Amino acid sequence: MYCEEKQNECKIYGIKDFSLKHIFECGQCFRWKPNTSGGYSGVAGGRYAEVYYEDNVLTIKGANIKDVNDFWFNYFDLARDYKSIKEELSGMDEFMEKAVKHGNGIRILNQEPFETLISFIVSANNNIPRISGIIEKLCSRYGNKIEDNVFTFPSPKELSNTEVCDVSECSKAGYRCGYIIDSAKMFSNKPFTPDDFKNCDVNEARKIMQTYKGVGPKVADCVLLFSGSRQDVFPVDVWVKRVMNKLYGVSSHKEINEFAMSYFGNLSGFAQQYLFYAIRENYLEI
DNA sequence: ACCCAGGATCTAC
DNA sequence: GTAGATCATGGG
Repeated sequence: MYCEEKQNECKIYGIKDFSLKHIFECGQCFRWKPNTSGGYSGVAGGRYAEVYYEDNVLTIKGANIKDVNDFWFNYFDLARDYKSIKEELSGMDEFMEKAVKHGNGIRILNQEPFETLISFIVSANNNIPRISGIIEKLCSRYGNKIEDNVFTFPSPKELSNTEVCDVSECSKAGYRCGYIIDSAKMFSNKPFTPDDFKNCDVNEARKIMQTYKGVGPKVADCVLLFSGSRQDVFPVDVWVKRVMNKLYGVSSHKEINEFAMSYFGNLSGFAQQYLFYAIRENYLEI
């Protein structure tokens, strides 16, 4: 794998197990949209970019080598060996084999902790199109303009210095607005990084994450997983509950989590994402 | 009018 | 610790 820069774009060669559609449409992020050139456009890490993938080459327009080294390489989780992860999960049973086959280009993004936290607070009891809409409204109201009609995700301070009624009026996030502001203030006072959760017990990590307002068991697992903090978690939403019930006969939230941890182990997070993407696209025929 | 969406919180037992 | 009501909002 090597990177080449020219005219404000970078090409990264030799990337396999990679699909922009799988990555951006498997429900882990909310700010990437298909563009008219066959790629995706979005904002992450305070950077606007257009990305394309073809013949094992990832092209990032709007980035230089430094951006790739400082941010994009880690964001796309390019150091991880997904081939061996997929092989191990595929070998477990026929359902996982199908799910992995369908989402073969999925990568778990290493997203910014604060953005992940707020985004998944918004996600509670909500649907994906509406979550994206609310997040875009928060960005255009409180973030910084970096292109025409393109805004960064607001910083913890920018989202702290707000009023519930203003957040509600601009974003239509409803009863979640109080949670958003409260968690923004808490993060602003004491931010977390993925490293903070690397070496503790997984249930301790979950417990700490749930001290944020609006963060329960499911959102906690999402924030840990999608911010690159932990991979041995298993977010259980209505879709995952459905698929786990059908495939493995486990029903309660606790039962599902215990089964997932013992069955998928350290690959729980990856397994969950393959399953979620497959069931969402009605690929498992259940 | 009713149900649902990548659920969490609060209350009551 | 666990079941039930409640929480805005918009689409089907």
